[in-house]
Amino acid sequence: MKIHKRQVIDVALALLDEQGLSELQMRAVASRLDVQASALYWHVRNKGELLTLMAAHFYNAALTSVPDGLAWREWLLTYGKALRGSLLGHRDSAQLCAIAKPLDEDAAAATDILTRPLVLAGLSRHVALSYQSSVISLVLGWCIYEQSEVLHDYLARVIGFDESFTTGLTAMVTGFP
Amino acid sequence: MKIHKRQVIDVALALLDEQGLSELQMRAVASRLDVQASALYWHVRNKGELLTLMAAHFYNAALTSVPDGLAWREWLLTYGKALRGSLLGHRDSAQLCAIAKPLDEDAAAATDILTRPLVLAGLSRHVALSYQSSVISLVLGWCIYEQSEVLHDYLARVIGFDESFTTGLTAMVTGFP
DNA sequence: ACCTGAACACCGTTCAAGT
DNA sequence: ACCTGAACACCGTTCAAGT
Repeated sequence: MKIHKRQVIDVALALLDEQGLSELQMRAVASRLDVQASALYWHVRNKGELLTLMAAHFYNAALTSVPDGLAWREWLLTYGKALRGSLLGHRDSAQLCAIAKPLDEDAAAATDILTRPLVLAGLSRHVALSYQSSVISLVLGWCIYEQSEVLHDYLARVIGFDESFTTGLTAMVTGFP
Repeated sequence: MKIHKRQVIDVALALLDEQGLSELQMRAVASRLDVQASALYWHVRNKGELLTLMAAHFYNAALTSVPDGLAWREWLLTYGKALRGSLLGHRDSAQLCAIAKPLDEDAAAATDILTRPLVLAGLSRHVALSYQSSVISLVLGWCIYEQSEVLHDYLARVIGFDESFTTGLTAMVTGFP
């Protein structure tokens, strides 16, 4: 039975949600596709590339969900919340993003797409990339803790995740010069 | 030859710096101590605990380096920079923190130590923990990207790491209500 | 108490061979 | 072009046995 690259990614994402990152094995992905593990290597260079593609999925989902035409502070707020939402939509996604190497496709092109809305809203490329980096970093770091099995329950009790995240993100974005 | 838990951690940290996280294997750590890999399991429950202890080392180094008596905004700024400095002092340290589970010692006690300086500076425990979480998240996320082999060179060219990080951290801390 | 030596289970990856 | 089947190297971990 023929399988496609897209299916490999989708099955891997489903497996991640159900079993977590530690149980995301090539054999497990293959088994869900009724295929041998070695078959995956026709579609994907190695496990690292699969993780990269999965991470790209999280980033893309956030980016495309933000509407056009926002002022840059609004855009950064909306994007930050969207990225957190995208990550929290899957299990262990932030850890995955932390260990996945970014796509080796031209980094310049990637950051170009990422900063375009901000540049259109009037920021210079340099400032846009700088602000964007801070927002993404905050979200990634935050979700790593929020998704941590050990910390989650305790932190959820003493701080409200939603409320505290919004406070931090808002502080940063309104604090930008 | 007898070895001690501290040596295991120190050797692991040295190995991390030289070879990176992917080459941090129990056998490699043991070999440096002229000991069999199985001997490590007398001192450490498993590799996960070793990673946890290494991560705790990074967090502790930052915390103890911040002087007493600062106003809370100053404290957060100093701590944020210190934590980034501590992480950048070792290779792949942010990735390590992202995958290491926190110490299973009482989470309440741990956050207590972390927020004490802020509480002494006049913040409520709730607000202190909330702000602290945002700062730590920003630093962790930031260092993950800064230490990424693939991204580092490109990002270093288009943004200044030091300058952009300071911008983001300062914006957040001054933006806190 | 602390370490050795050998073993086990598991996992990513390769590759010749099939269709 | 795309998959199978078998194999290999490697790694975390266990455990009886030593001292």
